[in-house]
Amino acid sequence: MHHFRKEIAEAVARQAGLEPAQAEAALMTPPRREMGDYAFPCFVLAKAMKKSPAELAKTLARDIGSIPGVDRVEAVGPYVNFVLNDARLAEAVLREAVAQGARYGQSTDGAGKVVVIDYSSPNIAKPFHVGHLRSTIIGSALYRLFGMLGYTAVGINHLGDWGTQFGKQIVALKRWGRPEDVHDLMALNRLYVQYHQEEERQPALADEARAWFRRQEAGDAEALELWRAIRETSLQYFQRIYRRLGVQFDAYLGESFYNDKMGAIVEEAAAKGLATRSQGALVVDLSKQGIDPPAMLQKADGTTLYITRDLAAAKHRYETYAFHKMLYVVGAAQSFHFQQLFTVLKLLGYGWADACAHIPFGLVHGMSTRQGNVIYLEELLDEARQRALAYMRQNVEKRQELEDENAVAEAVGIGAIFFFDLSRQRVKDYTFDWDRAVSFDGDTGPYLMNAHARIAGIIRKCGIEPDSRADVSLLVEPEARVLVRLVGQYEEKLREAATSTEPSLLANYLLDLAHALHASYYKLRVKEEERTLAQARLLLYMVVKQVLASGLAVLGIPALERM
RNA sequence: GCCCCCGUAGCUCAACUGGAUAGAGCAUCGGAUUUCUAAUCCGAGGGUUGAAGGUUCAAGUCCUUCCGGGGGUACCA
Repeated sequence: MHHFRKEIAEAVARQAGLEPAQAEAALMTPPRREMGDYAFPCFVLAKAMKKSPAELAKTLARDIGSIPGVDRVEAVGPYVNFVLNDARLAEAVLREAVAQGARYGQSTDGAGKVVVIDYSSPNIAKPFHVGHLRSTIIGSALYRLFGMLGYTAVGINHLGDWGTQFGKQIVALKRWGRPEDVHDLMALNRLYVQYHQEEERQPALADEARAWFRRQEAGDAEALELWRAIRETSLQYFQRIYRRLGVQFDAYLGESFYNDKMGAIVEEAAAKGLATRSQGALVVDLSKQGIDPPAMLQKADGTTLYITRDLAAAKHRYETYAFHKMLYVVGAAQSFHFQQLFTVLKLLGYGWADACAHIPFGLVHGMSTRQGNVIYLEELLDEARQRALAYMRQNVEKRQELEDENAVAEAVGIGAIFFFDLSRQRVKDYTFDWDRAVSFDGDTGPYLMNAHARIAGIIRKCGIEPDSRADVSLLVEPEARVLVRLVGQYEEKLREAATSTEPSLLANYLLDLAHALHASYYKLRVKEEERTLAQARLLLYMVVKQVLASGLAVLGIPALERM
């Protein structure tokens, strides 16, 4: 696909006296299929040449000559439209997809470059709730997406395992808990919630909590022992969740890991004349950079903050990975924190500060139940699986074909939840809604999974064996032409999704592909069709299945053979 | 107060990063299954893109102001 675009761009450039890159950048896709595959708008060029765009389009179309793989070049108003030759296109796209197999869509844009992605990063001692899911889902999708572009992706789980919240947790445990509660995450969470309720009535508890955290940072044995136990309980719980979600990390490097590295960064800031005392705290004034309040490195009691640990972490990561990019997949609520973080890094003189980026995402509203409790991720997954199972019971014949209906229901549930989150733009807030998040009809994860499973059904039951030498020039119906073009766009879609760090672009592309597949399904049959035509269609379907499987894998959604 | 994000069909969202007649799903209504999975498909209705200015050959997209919603704003993360 890219090859044809390049040919057209070069021809346009030659005829119009432009650089090929300029011409290629200007090439667009016409709004409707009938208009062709590519269009060149003549406005800019016409202005420079003091001619009317329509007139220029006409002469351009007339004089451009023949372009390999292009059937027709025609001027329509101020646009020059290019129509590709179906047979040549199908030949090029399908042969490449077949030859590359599961690697189809991968590129080498990022060869030799490391991209560090910080995602999920939950706070210890708090159960995973629906709000934590976004960073995990979006971050892991970006992780796999950059992998497809040839980057060496490094996924880091920056656990929130250090900080004042541990003081609070310890106070709650000491005052209202039983000793064995340190091993029970739900008990720990109840205590944590109770702490916040009590703190409203007794503000002095906050001082007590800060005192515990101070002891912890000072290396007090009891504080550290409790901290270790709480951390272990949480970690086991998180790992169970990640296994269920199919999410992986290259490193679990929590905030505590930087405990012995923060002194150095604080001293460095002082040595470079950045850190000053203010109201007892150690801060970096950023007012010259238009940022107020200042970044606080140390509280008045000498303990560290979130940003201190993030500074130490950023430096350590650069020293370890020499990254080309570092992405923080963290909620939009923390934009200000990252603004401060990146500015301080720059003031410290680190050129790689510009390689760091906050990848924000919108809030999830309404994830509380009526009782005011948050919805835990496991509840959500269980509910999704149950609903999927209920749905499956409606179709008895299909259900009988399944080996393990619980496994299918689990996969469908996860697919629904992941897609629900990934199909919308990152920055938009959304309101959590059971019926929408766990829906199986229309533009949903299961819709994509269904397209994949249907093709699997065709391959199983069509009665012929696939043949990679099939005559794909027989794929002349509008439905087939749409599918071929979509398959040809896969690599470019991956690139767009990665460079704009926006998995929803891939999600929506896969929807287009699944729509096109479903629309073809009733029209382009394989079984009991004439042999050569059946072979061509089967090959097309296999390639579509391959792209669906690949794209779904990037999004973290299982692709099933039967569902 | 100041700063950031969002505002598109009744609802949830798209729109190739400034291009041709703003598209999907849900919901509503009408149709399709002797035929490879109906978790599907085909069709219908539904819009002053929050408002007003501005830039441009061209604005849902960029700029300004206002309105509405959300978030942030020194010892939490």
